[in-house]
Amino acid sequence: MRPLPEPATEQLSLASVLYALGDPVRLELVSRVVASPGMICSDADLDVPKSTLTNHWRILREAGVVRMAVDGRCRRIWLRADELSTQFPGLLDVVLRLGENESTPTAVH
Amino acid sequence: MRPLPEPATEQLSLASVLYALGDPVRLELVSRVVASPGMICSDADLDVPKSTLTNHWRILREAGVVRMAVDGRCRRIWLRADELSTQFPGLLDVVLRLGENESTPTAVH
DNA sequence: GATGATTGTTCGAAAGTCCCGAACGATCGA
DNA sequence: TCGATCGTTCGGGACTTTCGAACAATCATC
Repeated sequence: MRPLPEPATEQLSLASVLYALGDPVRLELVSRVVASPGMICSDADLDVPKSTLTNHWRILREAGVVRMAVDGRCRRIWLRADELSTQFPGLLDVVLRLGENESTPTAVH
Repeated sequence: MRPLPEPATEQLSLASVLYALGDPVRLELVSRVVASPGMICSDADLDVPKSTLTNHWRILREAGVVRMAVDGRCRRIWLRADELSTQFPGLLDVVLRLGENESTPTAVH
């Protein structure tokens, strides 16, 4: 499973991580990958065009929020939980906890 | 001191707040307004053009992060700390704590 | 009041970013 | 080999960001 490029732990910037999380679709994607570690992109199952989804995953990956690896046709995705809590202790926990309360307007099916 | 328009507490969205905080300049502005409640815009003293600064303050205000009020020629600014911790308990505390550790590349003087 | 200095907004142009459909490439199963 | 599936790339249109120049509002002083 070839991994896709991602920033090293020390390079993660708070502003980039907050920016990546500052979008309703991406917040929802993060919630789902927390619930389903190793999920594939299309498991997200949101009412968002494919190419837009690719872009959202890329932003999350380049900010260091998620890790992606090629697995056959698919991309498997994990939250970089350990690295994030090393660099930004408490941040993800708070955001995920608060994210649970928010509506998920883009959910579909 | 006429207040400038701002969203009501119940209307604050997590994504908008995170988006507003997801910029190095705005993170720095928030740090400074925490350190100096009631500061005026130009007290920020960053190496950023005036019109750009206006825009950053506007984004913070429209996301509900700060409150602004006209005071003579100036705009006084406060963090909406109580309202933010009502809607998003823990969020600001974490972000501000982490923000302290980050470099402040845009500081000047 | 006039004048000048100070504070911040508005405007417009240039550059950049985001969204999304269409076409494509890679992989898998039959 | 064929068709289906998964995701990327490309290109355009729309939107956003940045920033200088001009402007509006206020204040302090004469």
